[in-house]
Amino acid sequence: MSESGAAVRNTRQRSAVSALLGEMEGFHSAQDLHAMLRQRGERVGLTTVYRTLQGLADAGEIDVMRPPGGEHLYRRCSEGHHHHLVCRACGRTVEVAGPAVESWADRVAAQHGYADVSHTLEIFGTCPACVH
Amino acid sequence: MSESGAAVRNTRQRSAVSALLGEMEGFHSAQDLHAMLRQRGERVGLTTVYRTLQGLADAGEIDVMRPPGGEHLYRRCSEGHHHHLVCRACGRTVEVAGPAVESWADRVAAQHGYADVSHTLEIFGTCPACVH
DNA sequence: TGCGTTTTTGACAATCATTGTCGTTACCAC
DNA sequence: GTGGTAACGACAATGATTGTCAAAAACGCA
Repeated sequence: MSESGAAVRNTRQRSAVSALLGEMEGFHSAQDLHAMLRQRGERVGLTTVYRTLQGLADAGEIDVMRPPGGEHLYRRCSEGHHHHLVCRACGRTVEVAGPAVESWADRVAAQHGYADVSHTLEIFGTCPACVH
Repeated sequence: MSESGAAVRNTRQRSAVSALLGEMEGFHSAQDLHAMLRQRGERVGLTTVYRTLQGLADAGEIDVMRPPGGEHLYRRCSEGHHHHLVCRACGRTVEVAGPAVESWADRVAAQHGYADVSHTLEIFGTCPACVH
């Protein structure tokens, strides 16, 4: 652990995935991203895409969402802690910040003696364009 | 839709699963529950356990949690909307209600024009007994 | 700049929870 | 009791994710 020599090397594949995420909007699955990279002519293995995404997620550079469909979805997000308001129909996503929620979660956890608290929160709804 | 003839039959297996959930504390996976039922001598198929749990979850009689491990966990919960504070180490769970969070989520969604809003929220931490 | 070390890559196989299939069984209404 | 129909369950199939390990690439250092 710690930074003994945790060399995160800067490879072509990692750049490609990162760049793609920078251009994309909304959430996409690892397999989606892999398919897009291949369409662009980038030669990247699916395994590598998975691992790169995991790495980016660990580093906090992207967000992971686990919708009730089984597929992990990834997205380049603004920094800092926030949550997502996602349209069930079209997938349109709005980032929302909820300082009140953060503190509430921390407070509740503390009341029960829980330490090292984290939480996950997703809001689902039907966006204005999809209501009809 | 509606109650044209939605016969939810009362079978031995359904009762067994429901009864087991009534006695258990904390969350358990479908495979866990299936194993317990077999240990008791109840003869229930794994497929049936999955389907029964899905049915109970749809009916709102149990709660489903999807922890970042891939396995769905089920639990008989008190009625009404609430969330869970789960220990990462031992799995001990506390039910928490957060009316403020509910209304916050609804309000945020409404501000963005989203309708038919729902949300998921889980809080993870290390419980007092596992801190050491 | 060149070299060695070490991470990363990637094709493929393995894993494993969950879902589909479909003949059989058992519930429920009459 | 009987018939129709939903539920069961053994097994196969699915499919996303992870493991494997030899080969390739990147970085540090001389």
